[in-house]
Amino acid sequence: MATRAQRTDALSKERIVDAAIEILDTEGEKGLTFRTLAARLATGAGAIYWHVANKDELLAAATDGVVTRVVADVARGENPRDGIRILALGVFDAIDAHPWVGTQLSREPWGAALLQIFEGLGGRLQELGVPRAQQFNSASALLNYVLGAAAQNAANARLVLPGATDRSDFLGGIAARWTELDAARYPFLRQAAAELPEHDDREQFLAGIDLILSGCLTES
Amino acid sequence: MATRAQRTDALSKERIVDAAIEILDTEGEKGLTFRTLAARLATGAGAIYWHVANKDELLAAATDGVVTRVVADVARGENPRDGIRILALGVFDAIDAHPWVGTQLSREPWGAALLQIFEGLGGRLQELGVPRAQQFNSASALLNYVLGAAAQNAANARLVLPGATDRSDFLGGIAARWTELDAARYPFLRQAAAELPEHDDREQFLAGIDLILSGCLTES
DNA sequence: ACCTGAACACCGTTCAAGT
DNA sequence: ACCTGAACACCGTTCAAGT
Repeated sequence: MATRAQRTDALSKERIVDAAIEILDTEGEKGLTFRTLAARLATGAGAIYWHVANKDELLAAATDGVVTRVVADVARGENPRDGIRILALGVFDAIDAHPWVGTQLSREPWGAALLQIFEGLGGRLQELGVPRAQQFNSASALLNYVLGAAAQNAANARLVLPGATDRSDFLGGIAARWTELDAARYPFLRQAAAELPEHDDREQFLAGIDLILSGCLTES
Repeated sequence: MATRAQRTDALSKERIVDAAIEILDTEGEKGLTFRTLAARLATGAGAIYWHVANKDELLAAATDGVVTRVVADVARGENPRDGIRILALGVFDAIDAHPWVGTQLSREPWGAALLQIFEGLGGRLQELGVPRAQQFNSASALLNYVLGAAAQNAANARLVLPGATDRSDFLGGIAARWTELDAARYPFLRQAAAELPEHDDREQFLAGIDLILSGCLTES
């Protein structure tokens, strides 16, 4: 009764999303076009609309694809504190590898990708013994921090790559600009400039996670 | 020698940026076009390029305009803790009023707007007595949290307005979706759904600020 | 120096027409 | 049911030409 398997290269939402992810990773956000996507899939631009409603849905699906893999990779057996650190760092690294994910996560507020992260953080806060009345606020604080840091890091990645200059050159350049700022108006930034070149983004990100966690466990 | 004052309606970067802010506020991000902007300024699209390099610069200037006003409004006399809360809430409210600012702040990583906020947070952390070695990490954590929450809130604002439905309906709808999630995979979200309808975004935002502050002052 | 507006090289999306 | 590809209504940006 059932027909034989479709041609292996038949169009499907999955194939479309995978191709979109590839283009986003290699060509950046501006490189993804219904025309470039159709060309890579050897089809017409209009065909894509049979499987995907519009570009927003396509981007959301691509984001969900990446995030789902990250969340699934986090081992369940960890103690909750390490679980949170591993999950957060996983999201951070995924966005470093796919900067467009950071932008996208800040755009679709209650999408599936975000819910998975939120659940992962909140569930572990429960296990950590955060009082029930503060679990929602604590999980939101963690999530917002992760998203903010991720988006910021994605923007940085976009800035570093085009110039192709070295990463330390890049930080050094920013530090130099901070040092030139008006000393009366920007005393803190001028001090921070000294620490900027030798700072490590991942380390600083994790320090922030620990800082928020200690806040979660301290609040009266 | 000097010619008399220009025609009052002569083009200038300032007039262009102000008009852009108006369009962004009333028509949203998609409403801002070099053509709509030129029409409002009663000029040709190309004329704008004499004063502004491209659309990115225009958006950055509009963002700086809004943020500068917020930062300037924060009273200097406050004790540092209140200063941080007022500054953070000022940014939060500004983004609620101008959702496009939230998107933009996550896009331009070391722009003038961000530096002003960073300085305001970091300087007050110093006054609060956060040890020097942790000031940079603490200020970054606060900034990332503010940016993440702001972008999230902006995305929410975009979702609520189009439908024109009530805000509590909106939250209720999301809570309803969370309740339908698989209980085994999303236990935390299902519990949080109960708290969602009566939660207050600004309150939750401030709770996060306090939580991070208490982390800043606790860290060993 | 500053402005005009047509032109260029694109977009996302639609839709009649095919198979 | 699924795909094609031309067409529509836009974009950002450039640039010869004007004043």
